[in-house]
Order: sequence, then structure tokens, then C-alpha cells
Amino acid sequence: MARAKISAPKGVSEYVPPRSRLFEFVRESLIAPARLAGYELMELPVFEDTELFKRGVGESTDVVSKEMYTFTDRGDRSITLRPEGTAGAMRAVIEHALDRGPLPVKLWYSGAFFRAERPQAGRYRQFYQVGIEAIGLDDPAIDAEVIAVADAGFKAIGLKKYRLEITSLGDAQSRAAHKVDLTKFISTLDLDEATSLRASMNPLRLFDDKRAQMRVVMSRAPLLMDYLSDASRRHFESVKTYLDALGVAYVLNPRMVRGLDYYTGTTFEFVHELLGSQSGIGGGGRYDGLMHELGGQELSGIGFGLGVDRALLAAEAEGVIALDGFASDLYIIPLGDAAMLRAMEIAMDLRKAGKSVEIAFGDRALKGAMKAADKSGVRFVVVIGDDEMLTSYVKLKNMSSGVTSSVKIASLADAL
RNA sequence: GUGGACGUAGCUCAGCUGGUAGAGCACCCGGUUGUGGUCCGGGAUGUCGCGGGUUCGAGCCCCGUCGUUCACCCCA
Repeated sequence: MARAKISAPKGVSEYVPPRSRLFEFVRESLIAPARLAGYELMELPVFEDTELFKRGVGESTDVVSKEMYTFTDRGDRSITLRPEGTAGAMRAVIEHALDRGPLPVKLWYSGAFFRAERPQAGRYRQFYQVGIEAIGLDDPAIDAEVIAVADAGFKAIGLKKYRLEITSLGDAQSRAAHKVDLTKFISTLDLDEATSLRASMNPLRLFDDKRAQMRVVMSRAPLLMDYLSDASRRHFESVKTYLDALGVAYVLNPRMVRGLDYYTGTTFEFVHELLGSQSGIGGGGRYDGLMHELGGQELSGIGFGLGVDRALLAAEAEGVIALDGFASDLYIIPLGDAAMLRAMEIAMDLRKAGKSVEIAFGDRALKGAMKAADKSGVRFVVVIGDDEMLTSYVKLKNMSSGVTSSVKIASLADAL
């Protein structure tokens, strides 16, 4: 009498074996370069005071205005599942006074994020991101390092078919001057209702319009890049010089639009070529006013968020990762109850020595156990029965060559 | 949120103009006594996404709904 099935909520990404192996590999690959660069872990809540995102990310953004999972908790507080990582990171830095210590504060995180969007391949309501934040330093060198760390993560996965796009959003004065001219330009256009509404929220959005005729029209629009203050321009030039010297390839995209309000100055995106419509695999930039906006000191910062789900999709599209190569070192097949106990003892000892060891549980026939061992891709197999327990020697079988050799149980660890 | 496509065993799919479901792979057991990969034999599995409707009869037609997917939007 089967009960009605309960399925996962709409649009979530979840990973089970064997694909979870790839997910783990991708996530670890993205994190490793940050660890090597001295970034330290922060583990933050997935829900925050709704106000944090309204103030930090900006109420005019789509993310905040229509994509947040917001609810009222039992204490009548408005709570929101985090749609991105930077605002929460800044909140924690302020709350724990990390900004009162040595600068820059360098942090990394990894976890689930939530946006109530229409699901699509590569776009989920719960998705995974790895990110870093470097707070309290204005040096263009740190911009370049942050970008290089992200790039190294993608390279560690083996990705090749992606490009890094960079631009500078300049400082507040640069943007204000540009906005005046851009708004003037847009007012001369004949726009449909949805588009002019978007323009009124954030005129830069029109640069992101995918319709061919809009692209033509917008090709005549004034570019923010041409309004950069001297300081912003020098900073950005320096970032590019560092990237060139480090061999990090990039293309300039003066029309780049970011969906979060806090970005300033250096801004970048990683775009994959094989991913269709949801092609952004990572992005980030400077957010020089965010800390102050959230009630902290006036410290600048820069960071990125990389999409683990999308990076995995990209890796699969490029065919650069494989499911094999994740098997254990040894598979022990016990024959009988006494042998099972011995097998478990042997397994525990070997695991202490750092070997991965599995046991054939269940009362399967030897042939069935061998088949299971074979399918798991394990490197070695031993059978434990009366003889082995008596002599303390086992026949260690190499599963790829089929060759067996006699090994003393006590020296199995060395033989693996 | 808007528009299009799709939804059959664990997976990939077949099922002709409506007549109460199939293949391959995977899975389990066996091919005589303690060693896998090939081969052979046998076996289990589906409320044909769900709910209505039309019909003597629907996996095939209609409506709704849920889910997936593609594009828009947005972005990781």
C-alpha cells in the first residue's frame, strides 16, 4: 500500500551519487585557490533579517523586489533566505568586529542560496555558491588577486570554454555624471512599457536588453567607461596591468550590467560558452559603500560569487570531468560471521592508516560480492574465510590486472 | 511573472489512423564446492505525472493541474 509520494520543492538543485562526486569535486576545486591565498572560512546563517538585503542589495533590484523567499517567524520578525552572500558577510564582519583587526579581512564561504525565480536549466530556487570577500583595502592589486583566484578555481576544474569580462563602474561621482546623460539619451527613445519601467529602476539595465533592435539603439548610448573619474580610471588601468602580467585573460565589456546595487569600480563576470541562456558561472566586483550602508566603518571591499551548479554543468558540457576514479582502495569479502568480525577489524585498522576500505555486507554469494566489487571500481579485493583467519595471510587481488599475491594481514596497508 | 515544447519501467526511449503496455541498458538469482569483468538461462518492476472530460473503449483526443525544459526576464 504505497502512500502518495512527496517530491522535492520546485526548482531546487540536489545531488546524489554518482553525480554528487562531481559536485564535490567542482566545489572543492573552486574553494582550493582561495584557501591557498590565505582566505579563511566563515560559516553564516542561510536566513537573515530581511532588512539586511533591502539595504545591502538594494530595493530597486529584481533580486530584492521580487525574488526573495521572505517569511515572518514566530517572533513576528521578517526573515529572508539569503539570495546572495556579500550582504551577510558584511553584516558578520561588522558584528564580530573583524574590521577592527588587521586589514584586509579575507574570507571565503560556500553554501546554499535562494531565489524565487522561474526555474530553468542552470537556474534554481536553491543553488550553491562559493565566494570570497577581501575587505578594507583599495589597492588594485587585491582586485587582480580576487579575479585571479576565481579564474584559478575554474581552471582547477579543467574549464576552458569561458571568458572573463571586466569593466569599471567607477565611483559615485562617475556614475552620477553618466546617469544624467544616459537618462537624457533614454528619454529620446520610444520604449514599450516594460522597458521604460526597467529604465526608470536602473537605466543601465537597457544595456543588457537581448533584442537585436535594442542593441542597435543602445550602441549609441553614452558609456559609463567614458565618465570615469581620474582616480577610477587609474585604478582600473592598474587592475588590467596586473591581470596582464599574471596571464589572466579577459575582455573588456563596457556594457556589463550587474544586478546588485552595491557594485562600484572594478566589476567582472565569468561567462561560459556552452551553457545557453544561463551562462554566467561567476561574478563579482568592488562594493565600496556597502559596509557603511550596513552601519559599519567606511571600508571598501571586493569579492566574488561562483556558481557551483553552473560550473558543474559547464564541466559536463566540456566533458572535462569523469565519474570514475572515486573508488575505494580495498574491498573485503568475508565468508561467515566470524570472518565478518575479522573483516571489520581489518577495515578499521586500514582506515586509521588512511586507506579507504569497504566491506561486502549482507550474506551475498562470493560471486555476487565480486561483481559488486568490480562495479564499484575498487582497486583491490581480499576474501576473508577460515584459511585466512588461521594463517593471517590473504590473497590480495588486483582488480585491473586480475593478479593475486599473498600478503600478511598486518602488512596490508603497505601493499595497497 | 510571460510565451512555447515535453512528461510511458531505475535510465534512454518505442507504442502505427484511440482497442486495457514493450525494447535496450541497469538490477536480482542461477550456470555445483572460496574469487569479478565476456557468455547463457531465469526473474522482479509501471495506478503510461496527477485530476477531470469525450468514447462501448484513451498511453494515444479535450480541459485543468503539477513537474521538467527552452526563450523572455533575471542572474550563480
